[in-house]
Amino acid sequence: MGQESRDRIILLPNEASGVEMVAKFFRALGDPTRLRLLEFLLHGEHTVGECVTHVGLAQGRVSTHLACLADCGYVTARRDGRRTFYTVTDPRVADLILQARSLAADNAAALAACIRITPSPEDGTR
Amino acid sequence: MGQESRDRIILLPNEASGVEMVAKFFRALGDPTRLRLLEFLLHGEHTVGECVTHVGLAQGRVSTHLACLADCGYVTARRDGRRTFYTVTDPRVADLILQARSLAADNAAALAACIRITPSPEDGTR
DNA sequence: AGCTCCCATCCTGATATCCGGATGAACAGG
DNA sequence: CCTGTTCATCCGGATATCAGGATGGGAGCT
Repeated sequence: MGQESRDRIILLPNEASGVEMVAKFFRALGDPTRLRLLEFLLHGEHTVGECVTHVGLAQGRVSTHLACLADCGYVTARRDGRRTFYTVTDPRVADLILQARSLAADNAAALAACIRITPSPEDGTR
Repeated sequence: MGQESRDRIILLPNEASGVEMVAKFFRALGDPTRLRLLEFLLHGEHTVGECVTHVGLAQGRVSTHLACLADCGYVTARRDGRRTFYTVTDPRVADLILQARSLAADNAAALAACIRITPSPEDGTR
């Protein structure tokens, strides 16, 4: 842990597990449904059912997404009777998303065109 | 487009394509290899070969990762003779990663344990 | 020209991840 | 106790994404 940090920019933890963790963190935010759920829950506490209505996916799927967000510590679950209320735990997530959004906006065109890693099946371009 | 924004917190673009874009943005950072490449390139310009040595993966794979990062606007390619130098375009990415890292660190244990969406094949826990 | 080096791209698996639908547990009311 | 409601979890099936290896082009060197 240390100060081998002369003029090196240290972005990531040295341990491989740390890099994995940060990547996992980003991947958790890399799904449109989870992003929308996060935004929705940032407005206040909501039940699973309300979330289902909001995102329009199958109840089971939404439940799993919420559980994932909860497991990762982004949201907190509160049980009340047969309902479960979810809410955002750490408001810093909002800042992060806003920052990412602004960055993404600047690269909008490029981002939309980036299919390097996910080539379309119709790639007859050759 | 509107000011339906009373006290609503607006995190994401209204258009579905916008949400998709932000998610894509996060997914681009959701791979350990790309994160390490990004950090590496933040230290200065490097050739593909140097990147290959640094991350220790197949040359073709690294080239594709770099091309993806370039397509998305995070890094810039500069050709010189037979070598191609890559460097980070927008330093704001560094801030974003640092912020994410700090957030992830706080949820380290939870993050490591989150396997909701990716259950391990050895999930005998039931 | 012939050869070697450096890269970018394509192909073929192996996983990871997402989705809808079915199932079962917990809880509130009649 | 029986029933409807609200969730959480499990089960295939469809894609997305990653990795290594092979291939081919362009650039320098002899």
